[in-house]
Amino acid sequence: MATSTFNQRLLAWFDQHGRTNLPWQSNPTPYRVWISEVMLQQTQVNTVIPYYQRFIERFTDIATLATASLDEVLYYWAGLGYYARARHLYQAAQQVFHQYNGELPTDLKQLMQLPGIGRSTAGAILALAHQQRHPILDGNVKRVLCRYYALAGHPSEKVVASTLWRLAEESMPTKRIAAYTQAIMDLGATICIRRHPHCLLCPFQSDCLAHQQRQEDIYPSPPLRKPLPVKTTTFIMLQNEKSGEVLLEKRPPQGIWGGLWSFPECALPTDIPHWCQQYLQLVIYQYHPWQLVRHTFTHFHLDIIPVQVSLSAEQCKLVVFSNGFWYNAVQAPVYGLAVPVARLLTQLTSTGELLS
DNA sequence: AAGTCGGGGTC
DNA sequence: GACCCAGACTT
Repeated sequence: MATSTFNQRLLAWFDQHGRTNLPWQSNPTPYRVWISEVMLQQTQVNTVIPYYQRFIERFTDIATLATASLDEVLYYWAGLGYYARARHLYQAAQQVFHQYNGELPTDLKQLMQLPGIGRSTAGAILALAHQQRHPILDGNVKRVLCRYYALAGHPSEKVVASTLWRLAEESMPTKRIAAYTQAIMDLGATICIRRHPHCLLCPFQSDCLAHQQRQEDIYPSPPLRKPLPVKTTTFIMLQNEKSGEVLLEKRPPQGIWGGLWSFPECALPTDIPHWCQQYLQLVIYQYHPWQLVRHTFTHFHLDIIPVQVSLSAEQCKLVVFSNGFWYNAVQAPVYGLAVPVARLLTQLTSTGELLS
């Protein structure tokens, strides 16, 4: 079917059934669209909404974000995952603040130079905030196009990806770009959903190739997946038995939970006495392993053995630990904590859980 | 082209 | 449990 009919039919559907209450849809400034697009990378709308509202309230504009601390930005991001997004966002804000006078570029290539902004996110910012005619290619658009054209192969394959970008370009209307951009995402999010799509409500039900074949569920093709490897670690939960404070250390910027605060780690619980001797110059006689916690990432399982070590106030005074601080549950600082760390801290500092 | 980077929703 | 989600970046 002609692309003009494709996008007109989609826009007509959008006017009747599109979403209009998402927080970033009101007052869609480039900054607000940018924050929402980055938060929405690999993250579902309902998860993002409360984070977006807190973030925008605290960091109202680029200048506010650029002049805050990375620790505070990570604090507002903690729990959302993919923390490189927050670091990139922060770097980009500073770059825009200093190089572009606090205004996001309105040129696609300049936008894509900024850390954390790829082609799709750049296109979304320009289309949604500036009515510029650029395609996006997120998971929703990929799904809609793969089904509409019965496009086989996984979107990560180079041929499939380039075909999808071409189709995304050809599908765009010449007017109402912002509405169209939102419309194709809304269709993917509410009708053309991953499993059991609502084809009877779809504006394309008469010409979608996948639907004609009754094979909506096989598009897009899933990638080949290997079983996830299992890694293990031991969280050393050093606690001041008098004040309840717990020693945390900052994680390196690269790697898992980059820039967040976590417990010191060692390989096995039995390593703890030696670890305490080596790094804290403390002699430890006993420690208390908790039940194993499995935390699953995209590419591996992490089996965590949390081990509680109670220290006297006198011992704590002797501890010299660079890149660390004593976490106090009552006066918790504005630093980002990895989710399992936050959970364990809650257990550790709530009454009645001193030994378990 | 493959691997790295989270946490939660959903079935 | 397994799979996926408004992807980008590194190797």
